[in-house]
Amino acid sequence: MTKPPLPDPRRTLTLRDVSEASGVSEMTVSRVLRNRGDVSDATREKVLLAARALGYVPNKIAGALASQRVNLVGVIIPSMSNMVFPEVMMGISDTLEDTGLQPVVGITNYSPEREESVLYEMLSWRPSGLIIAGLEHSPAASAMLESAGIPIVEIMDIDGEPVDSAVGISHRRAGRQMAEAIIAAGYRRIGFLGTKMPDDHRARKRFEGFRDGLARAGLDLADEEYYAGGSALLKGREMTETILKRTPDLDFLYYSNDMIGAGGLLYCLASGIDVPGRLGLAGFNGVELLDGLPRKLATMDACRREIGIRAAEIIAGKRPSGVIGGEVLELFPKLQPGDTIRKV
Amino acid sequence: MTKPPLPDPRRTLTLRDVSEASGVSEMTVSRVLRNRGDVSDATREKVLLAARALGYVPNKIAGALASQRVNLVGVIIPSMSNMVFPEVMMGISDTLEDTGLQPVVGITNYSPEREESVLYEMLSWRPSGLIIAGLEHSPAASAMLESAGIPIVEIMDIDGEPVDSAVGISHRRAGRQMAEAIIAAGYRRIGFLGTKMPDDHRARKRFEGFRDGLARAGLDLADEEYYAGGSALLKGREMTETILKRTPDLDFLYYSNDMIGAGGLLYCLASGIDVPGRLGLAGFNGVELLDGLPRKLATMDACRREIGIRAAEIIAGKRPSGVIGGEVLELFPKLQPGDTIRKV
DNA sequence: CTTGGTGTTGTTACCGCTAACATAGCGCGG
DNA sequence: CCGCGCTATGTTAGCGGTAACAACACCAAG
Repeated sequence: MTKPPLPDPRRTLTLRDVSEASGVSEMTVSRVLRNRGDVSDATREKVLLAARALGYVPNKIAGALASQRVNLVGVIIPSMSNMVFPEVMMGISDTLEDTGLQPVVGITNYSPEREESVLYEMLSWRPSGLIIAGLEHSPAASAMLESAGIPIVEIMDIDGEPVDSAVGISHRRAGRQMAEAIIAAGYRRIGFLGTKMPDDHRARKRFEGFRDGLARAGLDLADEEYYAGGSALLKGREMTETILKRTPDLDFLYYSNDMIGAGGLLYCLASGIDVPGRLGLAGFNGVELLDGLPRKLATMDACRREIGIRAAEIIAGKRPSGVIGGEVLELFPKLQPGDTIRKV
Repeated sequence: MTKPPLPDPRRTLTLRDVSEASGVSEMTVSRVLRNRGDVSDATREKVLLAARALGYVPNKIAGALASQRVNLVGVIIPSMSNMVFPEVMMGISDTLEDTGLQPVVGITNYSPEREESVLYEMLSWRPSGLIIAGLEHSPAASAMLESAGIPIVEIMDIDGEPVDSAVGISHRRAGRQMAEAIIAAGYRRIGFLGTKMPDDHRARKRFEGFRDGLARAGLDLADEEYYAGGSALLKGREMTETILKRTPDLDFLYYSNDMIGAGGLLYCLASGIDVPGRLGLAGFNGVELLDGLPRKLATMDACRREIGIRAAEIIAGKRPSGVIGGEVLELFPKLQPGDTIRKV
């Protein structure tokens, strides 16, 4: 019998401990700690004092179970390794800051299987909302999303059919717009440099839009080069060298992201290639990180931060319109010509 | 009376639903879904079928409350905006992957108050372990950490007294080592460029170690320049220009991080300054991101990924030694001289 | 025909908290 | 002095699972 009277000092505290220490019922302690319901100032004071003295930390697990309310928002994104998703995250957490909601992140590494399992794991915590990158999901994942019974916001992309709400840009259009700008500037022998990632649907759509834009002007890609993994800046250098060696008469290089584009730009500058006269360059994303480059790379801002903000607003029920769900919010990236496309 | 017989079809499912659908008790369903205890193959099959057909997702909140076990690991870091913490995160999540443990991230923005509230929030979910950046915490935060009753790993830094375990490098020593290398290479008029962040204790310790290293050789900093916010690459350019204008005879610039160092390097190259002959440069972190620069910046690898891996191993109880807690694991960054320090 | 495993399934009592309702105390008008 | 309407506090009954133990077949050995 080591149990009965003296409570184990290292056992984690419960409401009952605070209740006993302050001489009121557990319910009253609960009310004080949540600022809910009427409690007299004297009691409140007493309870807070006791709670602080004991170092009591509420158990949200029990609270959530009892109240059927969880202040968690699931965020499922493919990666953290380039700056794009961290920036979305910052938009989300800044917006959620004053709502009492807390983001919980899951990373899929662009794998549909991992997406499925991360999603399952998340839903089992019964979050009060979910933000997930992309519109493409496995059938099982789609089924879970549909029957989750909570607000879902699919972000980054709007070229497709969302389960519930969506916030993003049209990557197809973005690719097409860039193609148009390049053609308008007089470039004709155009090369593409990108990643080998079959599951990066946004990059794929951008690429499709880009080719489509070229096709409308009767053009096609003159050459292509792909990579996977490694330091993007370095890969950009190497790929640029490779593609230019192979097809020396290229007069424009379109990169699937700014980081490899920056590598390419540095290579061209070091090799004394006339940019944008002899060769034009463009990337995608508008990463602020690169503002310090000797020359500003042409790019398109993907509205990352704003996507995060809007998505979080939808989850938090902060959208001005009284819309409940099924809202599709399209953002419009603007072309930033920088110094690497000829002025027309 | 809209309640009694027909169950609301949109209500979220519980064990009971699966139990009724498969004709066994809730307990047996629970056993099947967790692969625990003996269940006959026939029953298992039946239950899994029913669960899948219904699209049942277990409620971990209830499960955690009942079993007093939570498969969550809290991770508290100051920021996501440069690449250092994302890289630590990747080490953590890769290591946790096959342990059934799931990381939950909280961001403090280098604010002790936010750290305190994020920590409180995390602990209220009763995670089974906690990884937190730095050894410096507010008294309240320290108290929470000490009485949390779970394994705690403080990461990045080991210059101080950990609450429980710690994994990191000595930033003081790192700063000193860099100073020694610079002096050994014959530089004497040394400038420092860094951030204005009183709460970035690692940067501060590096700086102190650096000055200490200089002092031992009878030297002191010839000039200093600080910034806050903005694109690091760009700031690096600007600060470098400023400090060189103000103190033209500087022969070495030590940057508190690689990103501003890279900006400085690009500035020097563009201005035709002889690097490393007339002016030497060094940063800190060893960010792979920058491998594509025209010249390799001298730096010190902060072992970010490995810190994440080791910390996660401690939490997961995977450390080879049978140590239970209170382990301090020091990692040793190595100097990468690159191309921006004169060879001796 | 017991007895005693062995393997499978069910029962009961919580886990720590909160919603909803019950109750107690008190000032005040009639 | 009663009863009304307050406000401040307590009581009860779960939330949806799981630990621990009980119960039940079933069969081999004694």
